[in-house]
Amino acid sequence: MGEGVEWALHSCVNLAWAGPDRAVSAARLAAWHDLPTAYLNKQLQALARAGIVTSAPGPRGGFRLARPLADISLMDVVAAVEGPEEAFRCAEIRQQGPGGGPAASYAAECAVAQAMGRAELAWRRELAAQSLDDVRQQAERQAPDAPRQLRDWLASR
Amino acid sequence: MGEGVEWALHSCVNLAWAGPDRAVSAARLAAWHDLPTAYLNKQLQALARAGIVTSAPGPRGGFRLARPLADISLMDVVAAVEGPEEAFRCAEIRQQGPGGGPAASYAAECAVAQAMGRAELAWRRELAAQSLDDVRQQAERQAPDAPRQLRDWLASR
DNA sequence: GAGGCAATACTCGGATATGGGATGTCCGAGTACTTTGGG
DNA sequence: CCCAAAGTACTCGGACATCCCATATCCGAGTATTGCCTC
Repeated sequence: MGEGVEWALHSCVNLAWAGPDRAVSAARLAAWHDLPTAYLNKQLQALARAGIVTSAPGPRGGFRLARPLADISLMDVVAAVEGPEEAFRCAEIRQQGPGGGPAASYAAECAVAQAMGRAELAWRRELAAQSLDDVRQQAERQAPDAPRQLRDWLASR
Repeated sequence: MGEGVEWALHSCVNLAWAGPDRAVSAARLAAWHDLPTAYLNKQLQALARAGIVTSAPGPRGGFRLARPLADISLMDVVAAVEGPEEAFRCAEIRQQGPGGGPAASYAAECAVAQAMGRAELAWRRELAAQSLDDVRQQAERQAPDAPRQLRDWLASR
């Protein structure tokens, strides 16, 4: 799993802490955690294409959340950054070689793919069940000053 | 996720179909599904290191299951082939940059990592709950002749 | 004919290349602010 | 003093390099079989 997912999740929470009235540029978000600016911008563009954040060019421009954190699930972010394709992709090797004659009917999904799919479904369900607001609340419980620190730092630049 | 997982899972079921008395070489297993022999051998070696299969060199050598299919979970195979490390690895970016002063205590796990870890735990639980014997039964339900076809093909070579 | 021995063929196991995608970087198009000149 | 217009600085967005790991391959060490030679 790419590390862009971690960056995107943290950035979304940071955007929520920055507030809905203030747009934050990719450069600011990257500097906050010492990340490569242009590459984080790439991930943010993916979030923008998915409708999770909105973007604005020019001075006072940047990114801001397109909707409340409570309406954004972890699944939304992961799908936006990593792509919609499943992690386990069945290549239907059962149909190849001597084992897979044309006589057999492959209407049913491969048993291996079924089993792996069940596991991946459980993963996706758990991701979809958790909103970014849950993450934000937990983070604030651990570091209550984090939101203000970020806002102060943004205001001082 | 690497495609070696799919190959390993199918190969384990094939080994069960071949029977416990007969060792099957990596070349035979690969030819059965038109896979690159040497690379499949690599995955089988990983299974051997994990104690899922046993290996024997020389003529009449090859691989065979180290224990019944019912005692092998999907999780065992995935961990053996893909490695034990988690798919989502937290880089602790919250500690980097201006956002992460030394004043903050990082005893608690990052909220993002916690949330992603819950999802990955659900995935692992589902994988651990399914045994390879379940997969075999489902596969035989779809293609009852598959075991005999494989045994006949192995005997004819 | 029986037994031992050498030759052989086959296997795993690890060391060695290669290609594609994730990672990282750079520049152009566009926008809002600022400044400056004129009315 | 007010307004307009040009200049400027800042932003996103996509095109362009680079690096690492999954993929793929090859060769050596070891073993059971097989055939042969000797007794």
